[in-house]
Amino acid sequence: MAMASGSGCSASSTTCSRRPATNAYFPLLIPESFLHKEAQHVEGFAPEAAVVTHGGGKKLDEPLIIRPTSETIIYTMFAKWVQSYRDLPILMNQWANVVRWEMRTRLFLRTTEFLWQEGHTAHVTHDEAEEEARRMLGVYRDFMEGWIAMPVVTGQKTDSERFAGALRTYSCEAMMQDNKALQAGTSHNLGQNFSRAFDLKFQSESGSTEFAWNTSWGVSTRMVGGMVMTHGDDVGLRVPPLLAPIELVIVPIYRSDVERSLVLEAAERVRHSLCEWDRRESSRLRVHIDARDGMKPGAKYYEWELRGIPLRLEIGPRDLANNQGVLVRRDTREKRPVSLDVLGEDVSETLSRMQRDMLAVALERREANSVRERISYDRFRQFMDAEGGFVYSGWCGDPACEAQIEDDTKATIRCLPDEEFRSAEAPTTCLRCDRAATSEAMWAKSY
RNA sequence: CGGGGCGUAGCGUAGCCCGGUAGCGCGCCUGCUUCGGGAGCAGGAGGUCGCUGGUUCAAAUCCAGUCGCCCCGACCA
Repeated sequence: MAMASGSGCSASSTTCSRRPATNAYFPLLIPESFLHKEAQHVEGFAPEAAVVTHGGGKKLDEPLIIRPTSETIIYTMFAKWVQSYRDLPILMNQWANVVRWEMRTRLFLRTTEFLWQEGHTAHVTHDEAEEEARRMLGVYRDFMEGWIAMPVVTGQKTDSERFAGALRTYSCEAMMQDNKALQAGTSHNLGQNFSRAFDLKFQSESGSTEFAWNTSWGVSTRMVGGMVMTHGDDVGLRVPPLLAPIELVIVPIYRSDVERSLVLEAAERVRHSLCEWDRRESSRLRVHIDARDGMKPGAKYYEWELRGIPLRLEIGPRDLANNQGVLVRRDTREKRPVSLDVLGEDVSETLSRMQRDMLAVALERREANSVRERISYDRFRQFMDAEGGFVYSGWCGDPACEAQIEDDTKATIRCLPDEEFRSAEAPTTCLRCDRAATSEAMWAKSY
């Protein structure tokens, strides 16, 4: 999860010439008054704030909030650091634990404390901030699709789902195997809301005093839950190769002590040659030999499958006689004999193929459970009540209509999808009220 | 905060109605045989039955209180 440092170029980014974000760390405890400076922000986060009221055995003059997010403390500092347009843009990233006292928790998806990455930037113009917010959404998308093999729909949030204090919120929405949507990452154009609240001003090239334009963006350990619920099957986890701590596990098979030493010796040779194999720049294949004694090979197979390790190589006496092993893919459970001589290339290619296949399978499943044709409201209600999925339809833009649909079905507008996800023919009327559609919306039940 | 449910060995549980020797599976230890899809046999270790009080000759079991956890709803990355 190292994509936020800004060192890479997003496939969907518009520029690559920007400075990467600086990694930083800001305090956990935030004076309560900071939170109150931006009206929308405090309204959104006050109900879920964990508050420190006592310290050193005494009641504090001013309570401290355990950060639910760090806009307020970071922009307080930005305001001190920025005087001139020459100080901008300023781009910072931090990994931090945050606390949000939600009424209900859900393992990985909504925990009281969670680890995340949050980025905060300040810019000279609205357009530059907008570009940054969009660019980071693309970086997140690239990571989710390229690494987690979890396809996402990107788009803009409606007012009702917008981040507290933001001008616009964009999100990545993934479909889990129960057809519910998971908001896997967000990026916000904060406009000048926070810069006005925190007096984050600069002198422009022409000499005038201006408020800066901010963005913030984040992804969390929720992505771990996304990976589990995107790829897991009845056998256990399926971890995409790029994320797997072990890419290939060698399971030796033997009876006698003599066989054992022969097989383990061969396994070690294979491991050594695979670790020499340059698969990615400055990265080696991650190989483990499961030499545990007193555990039968079958038991080891089940265990590594449960843990989702992408590839297993079985090596036994019969294989050694032929200078081969049996390679098994976790995703398809396909088994085939492989020559031990040319293993590096084979394993490397197989892992790459698995990474692509896992994304393709997930994408296919998402599309198979998406409705893009015109749908009546009655049929929509049935659909959300039964199998569920993503429904693309017109929306009149009226929040009341959006709220009514949620009341009726529990489904919400996950986003107003970006162009590439929209229907070939733009919907003309609203899903519920038949008024003219002002935009296309993607509806789903969500976590 | 409402509505359900559950606390018994490291983990999962039976027993509770109908009070009387705490049992099973997994895991763990020792030995032998095994080992190409979750090993078999033999022996063994491990329990203040969440906690407090009450009823009783006797409480895991009945009663009261209390603490903790899980699920469903309202809130949300």
